[in-house]
Amino acid sequence: MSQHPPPGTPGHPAAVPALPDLPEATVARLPEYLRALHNLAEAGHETVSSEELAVAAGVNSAKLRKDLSHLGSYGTRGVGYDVTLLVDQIESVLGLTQRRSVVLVGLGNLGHALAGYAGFASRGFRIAALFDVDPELVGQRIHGLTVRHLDELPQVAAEDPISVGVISTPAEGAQSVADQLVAAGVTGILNFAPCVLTVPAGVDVRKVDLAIELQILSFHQHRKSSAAGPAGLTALPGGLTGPGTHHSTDAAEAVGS
Amino acid sequence: MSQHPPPGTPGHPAAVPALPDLPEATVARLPEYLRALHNLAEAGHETVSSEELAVAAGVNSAKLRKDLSHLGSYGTRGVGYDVTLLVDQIESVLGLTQRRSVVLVGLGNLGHALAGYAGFASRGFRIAALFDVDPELVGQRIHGLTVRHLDELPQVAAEDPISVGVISTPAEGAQSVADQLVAAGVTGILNFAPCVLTVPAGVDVRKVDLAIELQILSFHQHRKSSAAGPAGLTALPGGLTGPGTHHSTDAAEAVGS
DNA sequence: TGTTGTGAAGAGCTTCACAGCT
DNA sequence: AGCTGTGAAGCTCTTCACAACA
Repeated sequence: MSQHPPPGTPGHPAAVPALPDLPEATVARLPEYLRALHNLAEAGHETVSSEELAVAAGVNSAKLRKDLSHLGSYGTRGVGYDVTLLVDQIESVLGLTQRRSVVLVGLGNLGHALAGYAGFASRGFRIAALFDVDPELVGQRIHGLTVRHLDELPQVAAEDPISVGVISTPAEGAQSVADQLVAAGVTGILNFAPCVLTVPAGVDVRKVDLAIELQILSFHQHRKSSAAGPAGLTALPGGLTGPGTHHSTDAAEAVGS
Repeated sequence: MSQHPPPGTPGHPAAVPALPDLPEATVARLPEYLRALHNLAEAGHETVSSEELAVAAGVNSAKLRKDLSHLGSYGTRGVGYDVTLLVDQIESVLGLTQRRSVVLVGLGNLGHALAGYAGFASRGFRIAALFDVDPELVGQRIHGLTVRHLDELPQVAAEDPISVGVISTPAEGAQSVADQLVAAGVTGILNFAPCVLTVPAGVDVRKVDLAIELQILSFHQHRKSSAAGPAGLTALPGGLTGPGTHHSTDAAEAVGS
């Protein structure tokens, strides 16, 4: 894999430091591995096999091994992976070794909750500022930070480069906020507003949408109830311990954690 | 997902009512189309072409047409799609024509915000109950609903079948909550807790994790800054309101080099 | 003419199964 | 023996390009 599809561009000077050009699907799973590894480290494990780590991260072991092989792999055959070494490696690839500044725009219901979310501050991220445009909110202190007016965004960005902008405004204002973030030099956006954002190439947008998730679940519910039909509903198979359980939705192993 | 439970079975008797067996990727996009269609309907459009709708939903038109073709397709060549007809069709496929009950477990920071999220109540979903185990929270009224103790879940589920359970507890409690939801007959779970859930086959779990999204964005930031290297940062192309900009993630595009 | 619906090609991801190392 | 790393096969999703049609 990773057969460099030689595009038109001239060859790199080689001697690449560590930019393995990971598949997007792999990138999306690394954070999950990282969390599992941290849990294992806390529990005192020094090494872990691909099978154990795969279970802890909720994937199958072949996939996990292939994912890790993409980043140069630090496993030992017959033994497994060194937990702390792997943690360092993944953190380095994800760019978590440097502290990244996050700004949050929109402090309604959801934004307020996000501002206080612990997982935010942990793992290399730091909330640099909170913004809103509502005069009622500007000036308020939320979880130790004062809400500033969005107009101050350029100054804040100038002082301290912003790595990621989180948008938790209503849908109507979201595109405008995105434009302002981009203008301030932000190239990573996490959008909680229920709308599509248009941004220039080079800017990354990821989206989290509660309503969409619910509707996807609704589809599966609907299908289950329609499809079940006559065959006595299969209820819940008591012990379908088989490791080969075709993840009907998700595996079903009784791992005691 | 439970594609074909009996793999070796002979051909179906056909005569399927309306279970087109959609690709998962398509299902995940239907809610986005639905939202765009609602906006178009409000704006007075009666028909829409695949190109227009694709732009509004942030996908390309070929993908959109293929997606819609999977559900039997209700377009007219040379004209486009009838907006209201398509809305009805998608809502029917997603199972949104019947009202679905949602329960929310865990009313900390995030759960509190979710309870008040408007998009929740809209579009066929109804919050049937709020649960927690913290004595400080049980009994409180939040956004018009009283928080009940999680022990009451079985009763509530008996009265009114629960379609989806939303978990917004800390990671430690999440698996136990999931087990209780499953025991109460819930077969769709939306998990906001940062952990892997193990559930029996037949139960659908979807996950939303802020920290993971941030880490994925971090990776792309890291890559951009490493890869960019010397070339004076290309700053931002002036007009960002341009309609052209497709979705992000892909930087290196018009790099004149 | 304008736009949908779709076969076919292409790209990406997952799974298998085993060679190779400890 | 045990476990990782990986070529190859298989599957899913995306994109292309055009025939079919109003």
